[in-house]
Amino acid sequence: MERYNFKEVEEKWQKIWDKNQIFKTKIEKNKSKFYCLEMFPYPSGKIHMGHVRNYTIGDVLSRYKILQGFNVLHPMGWDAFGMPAENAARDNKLDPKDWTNSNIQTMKNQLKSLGLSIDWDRELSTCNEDYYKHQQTFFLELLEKGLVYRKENYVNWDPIDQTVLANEQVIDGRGWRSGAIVERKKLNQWFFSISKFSQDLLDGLNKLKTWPNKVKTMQKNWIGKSFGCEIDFKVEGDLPVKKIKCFTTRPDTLFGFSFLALSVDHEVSQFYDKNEDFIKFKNECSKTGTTEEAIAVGEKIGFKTNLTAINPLNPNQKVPVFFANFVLMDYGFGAVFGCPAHDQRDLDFARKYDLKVTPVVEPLDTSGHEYDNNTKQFVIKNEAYTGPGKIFNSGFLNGLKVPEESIIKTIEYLEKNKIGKKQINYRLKDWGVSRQRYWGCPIPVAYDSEGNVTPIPKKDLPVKLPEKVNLNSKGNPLDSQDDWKNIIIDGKKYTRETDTLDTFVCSSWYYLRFCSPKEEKYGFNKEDIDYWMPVDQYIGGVEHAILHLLYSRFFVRALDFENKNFNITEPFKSLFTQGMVCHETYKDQNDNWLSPDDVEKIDNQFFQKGSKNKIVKVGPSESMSKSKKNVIDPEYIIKNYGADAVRLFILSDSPPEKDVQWSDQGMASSYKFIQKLWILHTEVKNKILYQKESKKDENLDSFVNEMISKITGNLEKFNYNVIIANMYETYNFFIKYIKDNKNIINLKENYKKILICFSPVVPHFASECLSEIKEDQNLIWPKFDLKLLEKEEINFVIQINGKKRTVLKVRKNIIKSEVLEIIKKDNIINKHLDGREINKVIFVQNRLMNILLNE
RNA sequence: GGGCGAAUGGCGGAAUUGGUAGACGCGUUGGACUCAAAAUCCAAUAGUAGUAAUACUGUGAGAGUUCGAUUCUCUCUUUGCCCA
Repeated sequence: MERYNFKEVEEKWQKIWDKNQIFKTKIEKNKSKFYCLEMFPYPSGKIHMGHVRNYTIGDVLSRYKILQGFNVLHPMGWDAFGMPAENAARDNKLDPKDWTNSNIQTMKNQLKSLGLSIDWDRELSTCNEDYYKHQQTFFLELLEKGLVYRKENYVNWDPIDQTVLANEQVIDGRGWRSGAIVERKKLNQWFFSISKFSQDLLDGLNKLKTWPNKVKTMQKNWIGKSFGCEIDFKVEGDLPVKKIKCFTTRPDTLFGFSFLALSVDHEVSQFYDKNEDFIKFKNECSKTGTTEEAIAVGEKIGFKTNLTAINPLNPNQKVPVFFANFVLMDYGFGAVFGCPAHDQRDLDFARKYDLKVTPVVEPLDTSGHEYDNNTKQFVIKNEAYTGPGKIFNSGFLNGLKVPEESIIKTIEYLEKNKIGKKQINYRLKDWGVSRQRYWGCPIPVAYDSEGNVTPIPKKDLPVKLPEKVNLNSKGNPLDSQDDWKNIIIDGKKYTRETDTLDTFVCSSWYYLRFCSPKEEKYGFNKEDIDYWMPVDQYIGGVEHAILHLLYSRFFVRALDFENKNFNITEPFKSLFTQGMVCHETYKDQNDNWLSPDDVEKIDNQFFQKGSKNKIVKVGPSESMSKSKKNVIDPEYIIKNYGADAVRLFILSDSPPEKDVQWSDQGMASSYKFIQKLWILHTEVKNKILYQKESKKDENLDSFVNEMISKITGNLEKFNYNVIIANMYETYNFFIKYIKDNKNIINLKENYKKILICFSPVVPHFASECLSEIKEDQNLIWPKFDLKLLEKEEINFVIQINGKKRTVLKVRKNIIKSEVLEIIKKDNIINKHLDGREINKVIFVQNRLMNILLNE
């Protein structure tokens, strides 16, 4: 028998799909649309298994929706700007553009070899001028709307590389490349006013019924709405400062007030800008990173001012005012009041500077807490108490329940006495989009000699990136491009902005561009957007749960702001986050990582290839990464096993939302399964084409009907691993069936249905088989008959005292008395009844009967 | 430290509304084919006892609700992710 030649078949069908433009999409108003989008890849060089998984999941869904008669949009593009290109180009003396484009070419071919149902006519690349020129237009529009602004802000500064680092490039407080201790430095940067939409972005989450709750919770926490109040503290001292405004979520702990802490950038700092000790202190603060974590973990240090603050609830209480490194200007008003008894950070600070610690919240449950031996009062030792309880030590607040009652009552009091007022605060900060990099979208503004901002006129867009720049210069290469930087607008000299946009900006609207990829006048046109948007199913990694998705949700709102572009508010109707692809990790005796290619398994022991004395240390399975060398190259796998087999395997072993373990054996068995399917196919085909038909078999109808219902249900629920199990079940049924049954009328029609059900997973194989039985035209997803799902004969369980004792084969809808008749003659049941009295009988129709005996 | 999730054979994992736990695959064992091996095919495979029929135990641990709990509730353990 002829073996299945996956190489020939897969190439053949990929060519046919390409040539006939099967997946090319147009607006068809009479059809329902389905926009299926996977997160587009960064063109890093080659595709990895994570891509294979992501795009296979999306492809299965797209192909299923096509067969269901939807007009499916399934595009692909490239998130092509970003640092790796700049670094790779610098290291290899290449142009980032060439490097990127050559990677795109490679990866596109690799994706094509997977047989994806992509409309490649809509391909886009964010580093192309015809993409980023629209982005520049958006930037200017947002600038006009007041949603873009410039301000000074702290960045992570690498003093050796003279460059700004992203948070993830700071590892243990040091630059990832240079190893230099990272500093906080102030730079003028561009910001998108995402915080203006905080409440709307929060409210919008409620509409996203088919997003994972996990992601919604993460976004909610990220936006971080908190309810508190602002309080004016009167201050005394030799400075012209009379009051300081603070934000707090715990006004109820005001009686535990022990100090006031200010950010070093607080306006009070102006009175200290000539004080050498303060300058030293400020420098010290700049050595802590900018992340919340760095601030939380780092040592808390302070600088005492000459001011004292007065407790608004207790004018007799006066406490010192400090500058402190853990207070940021971004939060509240850059000033917080310290209550060390009930905030760990404040407690650390108070212990260090020997400040008073007065507990004002008493836990309800006394166990596990410390009490003063003499006064029997609750005391704080080394741990702040942040739990619930009741207020004490607090005058008129005493006895209030924490937190429900105490916060509200305190705010009421403060408002009544005009000391403070209720305020809602969001953790979400404005989105800093400036990057001091070459390989990104240029920000379309310029500065005059006084530093005033002028937008580049829209007719002069795009602002193109200069070519052939020197990437070895320190800092941003664009800074040293004088011929590019200096321009003349309307006869006046200007200097261009040399920062480029964060690549998250590029990925915040690419899903809109896919709707109108060729539109020249604007980033998209209304007719296309109205038809295609929102994305019906978005699929990607959970690592983008916060930033990318939040930025995209913001971008739609920002573009819609004032000039109502959209009929939608949310870009992604449904979201699916797939798990990662993992593999065991290997190390040699010197703790160097080893690739799976360099390891072989002999008698359950791992050795370095070709040497039986070099034992390999096997580590835990972790997500595939180049640094740990535990990667499997998809190209190699596709070449050896074929695209269908890879698609089958990558879906088979785990539910798509969970991590999947790469397994060579699993991969091989998927390959074998396709070979077995082919053998089955040959036999079925011969029966269909060459044998005389005789009778119809209802058992076959019934099996196939049930299988269609199972597969359809599992597709709808993203239970793709169960679909693979369903395919194996189908195979097991058919291989037996074909041996036992010679001539059946309804074989062809049932087999065709099954092949269509298989086709989203193994499209090349299914297409080939369908064409062999001459059934490859006008395919539609098979329907199943609910009535046929109900079987005439059912399994009926008999339990005694809740334990299964026997299973009866009986006709459907049998009634209680009939079952009781039958089991009278049942040996096993009689043995267990043993003449004992029946107390009660529970009868569940078509399922079971539970007989309860008297003890 | 806080929030959210998870825990089922040797392994990955199935299991409408609470109603036959372990589908399907991998691995393992035995057998067929072969001079032999690979490949392929057939059979067995949660544990314990038994030749077997069958019985008892069993979904991280402990309790609870129920005729009946992998599924619902509470407590605990371990673990993952996110935030700090």
